[in-house]
Amino acid sequence: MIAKVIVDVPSRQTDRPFDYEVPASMEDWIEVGSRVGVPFGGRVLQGFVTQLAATADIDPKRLKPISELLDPVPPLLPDLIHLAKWMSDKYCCSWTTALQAMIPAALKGKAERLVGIQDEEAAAVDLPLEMTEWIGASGQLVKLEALLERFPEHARAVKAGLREGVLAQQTSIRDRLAIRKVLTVFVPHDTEAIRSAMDAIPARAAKQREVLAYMLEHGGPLPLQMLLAEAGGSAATVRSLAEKGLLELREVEQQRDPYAGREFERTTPLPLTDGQEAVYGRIARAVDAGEPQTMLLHGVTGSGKTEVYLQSIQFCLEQEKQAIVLVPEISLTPQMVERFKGRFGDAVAVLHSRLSNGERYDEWRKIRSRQVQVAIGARSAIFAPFERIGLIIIDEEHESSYKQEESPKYHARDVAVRRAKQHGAAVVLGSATPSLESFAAASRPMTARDQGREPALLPMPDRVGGRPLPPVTVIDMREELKEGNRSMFSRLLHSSLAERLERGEQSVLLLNRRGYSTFVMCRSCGYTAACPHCDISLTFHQKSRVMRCHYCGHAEQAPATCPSCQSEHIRYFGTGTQRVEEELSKLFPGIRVIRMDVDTTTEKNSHEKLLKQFGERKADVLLGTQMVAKGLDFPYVTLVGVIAADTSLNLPDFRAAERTFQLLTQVAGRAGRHHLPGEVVVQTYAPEHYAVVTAQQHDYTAFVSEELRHRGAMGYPPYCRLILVTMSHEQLPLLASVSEQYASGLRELAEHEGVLLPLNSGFGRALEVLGPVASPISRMKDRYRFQCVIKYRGNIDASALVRKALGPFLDGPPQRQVQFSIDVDPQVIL
DNA sequence: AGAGGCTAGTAA
DNA sequence: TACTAGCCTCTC
Repeated sequence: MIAKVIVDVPSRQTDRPFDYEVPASMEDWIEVGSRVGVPFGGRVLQGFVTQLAATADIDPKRLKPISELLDPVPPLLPDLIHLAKWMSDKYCCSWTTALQAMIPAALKGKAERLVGIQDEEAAAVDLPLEMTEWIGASGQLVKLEALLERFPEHARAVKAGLREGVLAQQTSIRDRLAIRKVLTVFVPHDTEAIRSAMDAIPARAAKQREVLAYMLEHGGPLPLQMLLAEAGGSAATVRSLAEKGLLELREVEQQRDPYAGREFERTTPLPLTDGQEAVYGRIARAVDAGEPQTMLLHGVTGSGKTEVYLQSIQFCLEQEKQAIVLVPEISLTPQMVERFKGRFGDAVAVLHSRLSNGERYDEWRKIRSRQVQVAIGARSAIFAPFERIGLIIIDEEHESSYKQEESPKYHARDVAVRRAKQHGAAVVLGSATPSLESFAAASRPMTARDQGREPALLPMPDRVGGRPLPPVTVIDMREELKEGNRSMFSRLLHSSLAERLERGEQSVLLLNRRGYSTFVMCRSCGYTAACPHCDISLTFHQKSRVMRCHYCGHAEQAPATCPSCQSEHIRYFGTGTQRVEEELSKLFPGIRVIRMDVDTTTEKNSHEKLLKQFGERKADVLLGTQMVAKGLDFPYVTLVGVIAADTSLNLPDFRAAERTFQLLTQVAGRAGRHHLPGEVVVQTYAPEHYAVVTAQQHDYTAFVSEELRHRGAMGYPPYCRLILVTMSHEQLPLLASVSEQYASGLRELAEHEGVLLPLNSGFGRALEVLGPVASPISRMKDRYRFQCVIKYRGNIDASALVRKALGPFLDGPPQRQVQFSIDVDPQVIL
């Protein structure tokens, strides 16, 4: 039998399966998805089996056998192997890069080289005595690295020894962590015999009798520590019982459960409103049909989407299928986890970034071993190794965090749709402010082929309990200034805050941080501190008084005088939130503020801690950046203030208006979610902008139709799709010429396909190549950056074209090569 | 990616 | 003439 294996080398030349012989001993164990160690170019590497075949594609004499099978159960399933291939094609990454994204870090094994003494006589002659002693008798193996570290002066002798066969080398893949084992006590099967033996235990060993009685009563296995805690006695008591054969003591794999010991109050399905009921019915029919389909659940904030999710999942489980729930990392809060654990108990695995590698691995194994039927997690949970998925839910589907910024640069929403296709599963995209792409896809008019198809757009326009959406007041800050208010708070926001303080209610203040920066500038000459390696200004950190570059990590002390003009008028502008905080305590002495931004949430769990404090009403104001807008639900919040709504409008990003609308709508949804009515104050310099106006009126439809008009006119998604190709090199002239060649090569290929047409040409298929131009960050880590944007529409495999055009630039001395980075469906192109 | 083999340049 | 620092090439 032949296995085709993708080896763990992320380079273009090795991005294809290699053939290996499956040793007879492994034949019954190797499957598509198995993780194996294979010899590859003089070393052993980890790889995944992508296919099994009867015959090899190469001369069988050149075949090597698989050297080890790394897991008894394949960590990946065939559907994931194929999904990875699809990702590699679509997102222009290597197959192995896509595979790596699917497995927990713990399974990213690395080869370990072990050496031992092969020929003892020769070793005695050729190697220093202390070394042979250190290694030990033949048959013993030591790590090569450790050996070289211990005897650096004898590196040559070791190398020679390996060559001459005095030392033997063996490589093997080592996982990143061990499975935790726990000593566990078992009751042997023949309980009758034990009962009678128990009577024979002498009275002086009362403790033994007690322990044994406890175990008999308990019946099942019990971890040793737990038994001792509950029945008393010592480890010795149990050990002597084990020696008599009355109990068994074995090591058992222990799964860490990050939620162990936490009680989740069981909840039962709540009665659904008519609106919820209709949506639930639609989803249930889709799950039942077992055919892939994607639906967009457009529900206003507070419309009870989560309850619909829960009951849909319940239905899915009743069909003996599994469900995946994706949520943005930031909203994967204890509040959210509680709702799922409360409804489904131990049937839920939770995957989030706060887990340690070990914990994450254990949660993952619960999925793989069918212990759980529901996986909830951030982006990468879309790869949960379920075998029969019935439903995939993507909550807050418009969130940009579903797009991974590093390779593989996948979008979880698109991967979900693809995976659902493989499983015949339903995909539910949920949002109060759907992305324009999803909205356009869901509201696509039905064609003849869709006859009898159910609608893809599921609206839930009403809040549960009929609570109204909070009134939003828009304040024109230009007017405030005209009337002499130079503070960052409008008079209305100021008085509203004062009111909440008086009434003991809470407020949320959002500072739209985009556009605000934390830089160092000289007020005499206009000098700003910039990174010497990147084309970007340095960020100032007040605490350490250090200026740091976000892109390359360069750091330097903030200067006391201007390095350019020696003036002392150099100013440090702290984060926007810091300035607001200072202003707040000036205006309202004694006010309790919790500030949430990158500075205060770097520590582990700090995010949750701060929210918990706020939830316990230990502060009057929660002040923060975008992160305060997401999914929070605090009953005493009755005021939401947005300090500057338009800083994100001015960015030269085609999604600027969409982001602003989403942010304003989401944050407005934070107010008055319970019995106390809420109020929202939005301050802006652009009160007439449609994103602000429509958000004020809670009118998504109006926003979308206006925004669609703009997108259409400018040629942006959803009217086309984008690919961003960024090229970088130290030498500007070389980069300029290569990027120009690349663009024209790509145009040629498109021309050849007959699709190189302007987007507004009216043809079904069209593709434009824009650029190359300098990237918005024109230099990073001492490398200049150019970019091309590819816009296309219709049935074109643009990824394939983009990859094909790379061909001529792949060979040549690697050092001199221009680096290409390809981002398919980029979130930001600026 | 990285080990092994190759070329060419260097110290003896 | 021996040796080694860089640089392709190939990996089932």
